[in-house]
Amino acid sequence: MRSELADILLKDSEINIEKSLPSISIDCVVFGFDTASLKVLLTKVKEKDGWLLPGGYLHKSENLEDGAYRILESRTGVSEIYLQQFKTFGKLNRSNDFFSEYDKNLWHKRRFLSVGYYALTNFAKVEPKIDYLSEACEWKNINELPQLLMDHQEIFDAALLELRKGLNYRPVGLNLLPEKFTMPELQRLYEIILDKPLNRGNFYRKMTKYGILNKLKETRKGGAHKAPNLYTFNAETYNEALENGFKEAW
Amino acid sequence: MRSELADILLKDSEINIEKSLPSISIDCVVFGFDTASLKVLLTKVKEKDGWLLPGGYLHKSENLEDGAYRILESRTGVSEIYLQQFKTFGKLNRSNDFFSEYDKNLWHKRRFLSVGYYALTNFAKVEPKIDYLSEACEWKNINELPQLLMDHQEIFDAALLELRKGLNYRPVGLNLLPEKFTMPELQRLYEIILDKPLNRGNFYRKMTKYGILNKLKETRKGGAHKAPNLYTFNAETYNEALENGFKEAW
DNA sequence: ACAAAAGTGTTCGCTCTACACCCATGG
DNA sequence: CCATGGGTGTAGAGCGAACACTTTTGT
Repeated sequence: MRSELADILLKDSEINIEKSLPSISIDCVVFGFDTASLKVLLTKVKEKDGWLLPGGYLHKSENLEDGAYRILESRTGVSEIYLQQFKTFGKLNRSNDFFSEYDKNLWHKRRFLSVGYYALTNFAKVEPKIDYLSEACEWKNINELPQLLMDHQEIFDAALLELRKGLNYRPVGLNLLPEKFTMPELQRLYEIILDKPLNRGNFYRKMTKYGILNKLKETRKGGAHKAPNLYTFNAETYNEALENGFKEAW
Repeated sequence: MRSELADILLKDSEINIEKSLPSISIDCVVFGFDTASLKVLLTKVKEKDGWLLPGGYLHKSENLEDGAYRILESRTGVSEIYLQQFKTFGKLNRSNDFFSEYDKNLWHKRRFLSVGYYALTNFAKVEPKIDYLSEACEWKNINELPQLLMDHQEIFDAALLELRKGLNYRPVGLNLLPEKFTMPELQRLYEIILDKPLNRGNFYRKMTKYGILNKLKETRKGGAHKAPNLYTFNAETYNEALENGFKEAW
């Protein structure tokens, strides 16, 4: 079949056969946050009617995790980011048929497992970039997702579940919120991720007790009301908590 | 280099090139339990000084999870088993050098990612089987592990951590304990996995409350003392709990 | 009789929840 | 003044830890 995409795929196929490890792909669920909502970065494939999570192939000469960071950075321009492997997807026909109308020797038509990573970022910092086979790369609200192709809905669902479970024993917020932020902003982040309201007083105490916050002497002036306190994350205790978690029973 | 193993590898190499997906391997951390201790199934590689987790390659025509079950069954003869994917390992040199002295075109010398699964079984039911490149397959106590080759110590550690964390929100015991078992036996299982003593009364209440146990009218006769009550797992609620977990905060 | 097992009660301390109250302060 | 933010108090529910008491029962 002759089309713009067909040509691109052929060329890309050669490059990947040379450079990438067969059978392995990486898909990234990039969650973005601003003051109002939680979104996910999706790409629209050329000549296809549907969207995909940004992904790519692992180079022969790079570590798995480095591959995930590279793919992520190539789409968002963001390198300092929280990235978490959550599951590997390996059903037989997960990506079959996808390029069925194109050249049968195509790299892309082979069988791939996909290692799923999720990332969290502030989408104000991100410049979504399309790649060779996409015609768009956009933030989509997680409550209004378009149709996802292949098994990417399943991958997304697993990532969201992991993200929410992770809130129980991992801190969240660094690189999502601005450097300096207020307690209501932090609470809003949690509420948006969990999609439910939280009690203010309890949230305040909980966060304070975790010991990951530095309270600054400054306040945020200029609002219509009382100037709220500003906080930063304490990089040391925050990272310590990321490593070791907040609690664990038994 | 000429050796028994070298010949085997060459032959196996051809088979795998034909039959298996490149770049992917599966390693299984098979935990075994009897009334006294927690062990893990290890294999001793021919002509090598050290042990490995049982593993294998994913066939081109099978689902990832099915591959894990197949590999597991080929080593243990056990098919009804709890199997849980926990992490995928993809460092660049994780399996390099391992067959360094053998033919450079060998399948086995390529780069592989390894998808880690852990399994739980009663090792009384298992008949460990050696495979083509191992000279032994044995249960080893987890507190006295021999030297593990490649990155298999790291894989094992990650599996044990996951297993222990899992006890907080997943039931354990089905297929590990005999069909009918007593409360002290169940408690012992938990204590061995967690490597610490638990309070009897609290344990009794906790397990009872989970609602995954059927209390039988029978007791275990023949012991030196009072005949303990026998229980079975309630397959329905047990599996329901496996799926959905016991709790989750927020 | 003895010892293990079974079942239950109780106390203490902690955490989470929900709600409420008070103060501060920018406009 | 008032809306928002900050901080604290507290009552109630629930749970886990620890311990202890009682009963059952096989040998």
